[in-house]
Amino acid sequence: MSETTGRLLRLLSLLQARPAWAGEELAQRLEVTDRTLRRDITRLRELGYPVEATPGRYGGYRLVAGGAIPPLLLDEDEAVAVAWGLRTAAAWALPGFEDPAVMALAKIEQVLPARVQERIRALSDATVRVGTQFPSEGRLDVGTLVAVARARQTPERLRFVYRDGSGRESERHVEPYQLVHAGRRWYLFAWDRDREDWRSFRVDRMSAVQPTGMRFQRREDAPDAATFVAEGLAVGVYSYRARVVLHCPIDEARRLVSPTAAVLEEDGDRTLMRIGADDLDWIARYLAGMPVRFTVLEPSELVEAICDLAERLRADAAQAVTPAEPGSAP
Amino acid sequence: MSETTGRLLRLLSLLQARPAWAGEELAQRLEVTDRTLRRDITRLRELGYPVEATPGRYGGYRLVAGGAIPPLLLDEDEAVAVAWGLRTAAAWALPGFEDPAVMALAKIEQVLPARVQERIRALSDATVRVGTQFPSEGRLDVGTLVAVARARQTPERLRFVYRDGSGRESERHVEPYQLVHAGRRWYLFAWDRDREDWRSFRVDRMSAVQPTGMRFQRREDAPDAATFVAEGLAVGVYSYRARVVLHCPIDEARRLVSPTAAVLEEDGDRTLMRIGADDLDWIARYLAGMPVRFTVLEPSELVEAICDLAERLRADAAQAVTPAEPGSAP
DNA sequence: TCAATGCGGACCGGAACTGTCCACATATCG
DNA sequence: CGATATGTGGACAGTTCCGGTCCGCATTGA
Repeated sequence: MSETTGRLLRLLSLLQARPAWAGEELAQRLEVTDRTLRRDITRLRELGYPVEATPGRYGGYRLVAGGAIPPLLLDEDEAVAVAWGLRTAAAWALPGFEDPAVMALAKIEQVLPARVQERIRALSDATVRVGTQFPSEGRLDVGTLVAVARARQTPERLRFVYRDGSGRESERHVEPYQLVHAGRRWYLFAWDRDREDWRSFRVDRMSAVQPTGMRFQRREDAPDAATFVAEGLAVGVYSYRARVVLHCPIDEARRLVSPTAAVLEEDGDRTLMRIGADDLDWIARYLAGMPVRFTVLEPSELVEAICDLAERLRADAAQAVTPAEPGSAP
Repeated sequence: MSETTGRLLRLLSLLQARPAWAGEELAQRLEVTDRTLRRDITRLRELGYPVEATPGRYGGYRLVAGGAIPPLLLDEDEAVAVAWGLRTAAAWALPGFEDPAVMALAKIEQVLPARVQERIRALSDATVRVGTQFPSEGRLDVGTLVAVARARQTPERLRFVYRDGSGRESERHVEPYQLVHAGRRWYLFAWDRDREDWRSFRVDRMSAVQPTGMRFQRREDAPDAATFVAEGLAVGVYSYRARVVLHCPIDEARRLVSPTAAVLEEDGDRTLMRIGADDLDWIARYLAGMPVRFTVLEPSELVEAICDLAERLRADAAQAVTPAEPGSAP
């Protein structure tokens, strides 16, 4: 049953696995005659997936760009690579693509076998954090983010434990309305069932997230999520906000600085960078890691943090085994 | 024609877009009766995609993990996010997943409209390099990597311009056999048609890559690619190799250091790190960016590089506008 | 207990699919 | 130029499948 659909998917999979195929080879793989293969090709085209054919010697079929985006048929390892990449994208919160990344991640993680999900989690725990270089304080659990995104899409009520600014934990039961990404962090805008009011939650402070399976009707009178969250944030997202002039043109700065890490502005042939963090030492290390000279405008504490870092580096360097000969580490 | 196949794909797409659906809603969206919907669900199950159904109030269908990985149906933005993530994964060369990442990237970039590819290229130019923090010398063009991967898969002859170690450029015409990832770099192992011999090429030194469209028969007597490349590398992949003791347990080090950037070994409650680069200053900056103390074992030039960096930081800090008041940058 | 929800058998008419046969168009190679 | 390899698509016939309709059953939650 459903022979042809399965075959079309297999055909699509073959066309994706290799850029070009001879018709006869495809027909053999699919165990149909060449005539049927041609009909299948036509069907794919009718579905909006452009297959280009070239006649003559070295001719054949290839799936090309242009029409609808065809279903991606991935094997397990490829799926792991995709999921890992998306986790990175979501954690970096690639500007303009926060949402698609999380959506795509929800799609793919929903269907991957549990043991594969384990592998992904292990991998991304090991690597994502390095890439982002966020201060360790606000580590985002991408699994939580995906769980929240899915609940909001069903839509389905959610239970979780929330740790507020002062470290107190409370259990919450909410109806999720919207995920908002602001200032390098993710927020959930939701209706709190117990408090009977709208609330926003920092996703990195949520834990033990449990979808309840209970669907709900979205309220008509929901305020605008972005506005609501923005108001809550108005006062200080970060403990420190720094302004630094980088001694390089803005183009070079763009290549060095992740758009999610800081805001850049042109300043003649130099670049003004605004960066926020809860930890001045983190900013100092960030600056030290860049291959450009700079000038701190504010805050003055940052100057101290940089001096401290320089001192620390000098001390570490001084400690080096001077003969520089191997034969140490046991 | 092919009514049912298209409908099955749409159904799959719906099931991916939202975790749970009521049968009636699905039937309405697909414009069929509920009986036909049930038949479609059965068809999906027969194709190996497990759809779970729960009866009763709040029941419905959901696509679950377990069977084959279903075709991923992405919209354009999601595809961009996926492609961006994969580029990151390929450039980082996530250990064990270098190949799947490049394969998946080839699959998806093959079918994305040109303007979307432009967006991806712009995005990843801006961000990937930051994440990797590679020395600027060896910047890998992921587009080149994908082009090579596809040619090797067809398999199809390839023309490109190669810049060798001494900077000389030459045009090459090769039959690509294998991509090998070693020491943070990608190599192409191929048969050089003009020189009539096996060669390996560093992908970051290839440019103007052009698939010729001419397919070829793989030779039987091809040597093992990994071995061949490894031999070529035996002498110095990097100009400098450093050994540094990090003053933290290996677990913490693992979270701080990308597995592709350096090799870590336990050393009591500390960690021995081996790291290679063509630029000592890059290593110095890498160390400065980490929130741990360290001791350099070798080379002694690295100690100097760190002192230089510390001096530079101090100088930059000293240059700061001392009153630390805004109102500068025009 | 009732309502909402999913399940699947039976039937039937119409539509779709496949293989076969065939004439044709378009490249590449010698 | 001709031979060969490759893709194109019409026509036909037999078979299969598909979708709608109707119906009774099973499971879940309020």
